[in-house]
Amino acid sequence: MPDTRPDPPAEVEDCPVREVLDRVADKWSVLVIVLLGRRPHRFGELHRGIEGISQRMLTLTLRQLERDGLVRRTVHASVPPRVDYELTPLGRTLLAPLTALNEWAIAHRDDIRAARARYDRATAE
Amino acid sequence: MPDTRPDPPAEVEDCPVREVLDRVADKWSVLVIVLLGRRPHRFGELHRGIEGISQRMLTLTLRQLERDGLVRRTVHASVPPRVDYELTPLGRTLLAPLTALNEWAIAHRDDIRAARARYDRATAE
DNA sequence: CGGCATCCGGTAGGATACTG
DNA sequence: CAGTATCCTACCGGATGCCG
Repeated sequence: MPDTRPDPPAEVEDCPVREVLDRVADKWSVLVIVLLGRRPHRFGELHRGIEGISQRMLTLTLRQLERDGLVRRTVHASVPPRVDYELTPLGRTLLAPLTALNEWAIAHRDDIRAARARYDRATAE
Repeated sequence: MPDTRPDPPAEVEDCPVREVLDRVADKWSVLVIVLLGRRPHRFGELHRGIEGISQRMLTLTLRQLERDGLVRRTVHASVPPRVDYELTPLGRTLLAPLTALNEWAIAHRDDIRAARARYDRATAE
């Protein structure tokens, strides 16, 4: 007999998980993590490596990721100053699911583009 | 000999992938897809099932997902009107990577909360 | 070079009211 | 019930300028 209770009782995410998903669901976080997954990067490298991100947003994103324990920030006291960013062990565990997502995106982008074109054609009357 | 070229030549995502990720990286899309992954839902069910979403955003999210070919919308001509939403086959293929992400969030939320507390304590001096 | 502070416009998105 | 339409605000995020 199927479960006929009105709904899965709760509201999908009872907020602790939402905190995490909100971070992951961020536009820039994913890109930063993927890049750092290859190797450590300097600030400027990330800035150049992620098309369209502003200096401000890169800084904010890195701070968030550092706060969440996903990224480690290392300052080298030199002139000119040098700051390296790398994934923590925790950050590296996130890499697998993110990579899966990225590969899905690559594998299905044509399907999606086609679906959009179809939808737009249909709704334009 | 290791690859010493300045960077992985491009900018991570040359924009087609970004289109896809932007959709997936949306706060509400993920929740809608996860819910629809269990079974088809009516509009009102989704509205009640996703805590905090406004009617407006639910509508917009569903339209986007429909446009991307991830969700199918079925209108039953009855009184009162009834509209069902369900994942398309394409949408169902997205379920696996999203579930992986969700499980990661659950598995590591304590780590993240701890990291945040540590960071906040350290930065508050 | 790698930031932070400030300003500021655009827009994402909530609240509310109305419709088929 | 399942939306549209309108309004209105918060804050996201870009541009600029200064500092260690």
